[in-house]
Amino acid sequence: MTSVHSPLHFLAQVACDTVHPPTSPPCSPSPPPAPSSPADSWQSSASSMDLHIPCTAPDHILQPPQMQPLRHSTSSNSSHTSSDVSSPSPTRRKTAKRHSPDHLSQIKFKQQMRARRQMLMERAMRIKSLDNSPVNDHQLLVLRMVYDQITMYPPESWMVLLAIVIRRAFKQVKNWFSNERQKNKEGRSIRTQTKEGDKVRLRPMALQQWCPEWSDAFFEEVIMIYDYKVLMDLRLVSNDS
DNA sequence: GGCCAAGGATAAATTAGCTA
DNA sequence: TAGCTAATTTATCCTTGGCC
Repeated sequence: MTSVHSPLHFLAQVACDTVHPPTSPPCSPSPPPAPSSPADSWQSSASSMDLHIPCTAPDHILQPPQMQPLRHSTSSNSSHTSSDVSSPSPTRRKTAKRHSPDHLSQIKFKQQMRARRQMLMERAMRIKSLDNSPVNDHQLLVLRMVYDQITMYPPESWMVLLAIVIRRAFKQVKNWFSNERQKNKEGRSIRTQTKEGDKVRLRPMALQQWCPEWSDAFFEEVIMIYDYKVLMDLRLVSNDS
């Protein structure tokens, strides 16, 4: 099952260059950027690949988040709200520390990330696919590439992205990885952290050869480009036969 | 800092559905 | 009917947060 993913190193480099513009060293750790627009990055990646990619992303491709003020979440790890940064309450103003611009931008980045992930999760949850429906060739190739070459343990945010890109229910994507780990435990993983601070276990190849610091944006670039390539390959195969 | 409970993540086992 | 895959259930381990 390696025939189709051999060019992934190239694909990852394209994505890496997109996420980390050439002005800075590719994939080198840098201050957290504002989440890039997936639609924009789709176009920039496409132009780098010299492929006939439509100027506008397909409608299932992720849209930039609408930055609404966050509501107080019930989740324990989302204690910050937009009001924490921009307009501290009068009672807190006395004790509020003066944050450095870097710190403020990091807080803002985390807020945007949470809002974006929430939006993506809602989007993924709207995907309906038949219960017990087997993965099709296209979905299987993308899932297997991620499993074999990136990670056996994708964090929730990555599974959400995968679900949206391959148009399969989030729960089914989650189940697929669970079942795949039962069937195929080969290969080792390296524990690391994403740019967003998530603890992940990545394939050594993904970490050492492609990009030393993965992020949601980088993962999204990789699977979108690979997804497109798989679609093109499958279309060629069907035309030949 | 140590203890403990709660919740999450994961593996293992199991069931259900489909197909040759 | 056997084999495969998707989905569910259960048990275990680990992390996190609260309390002292």
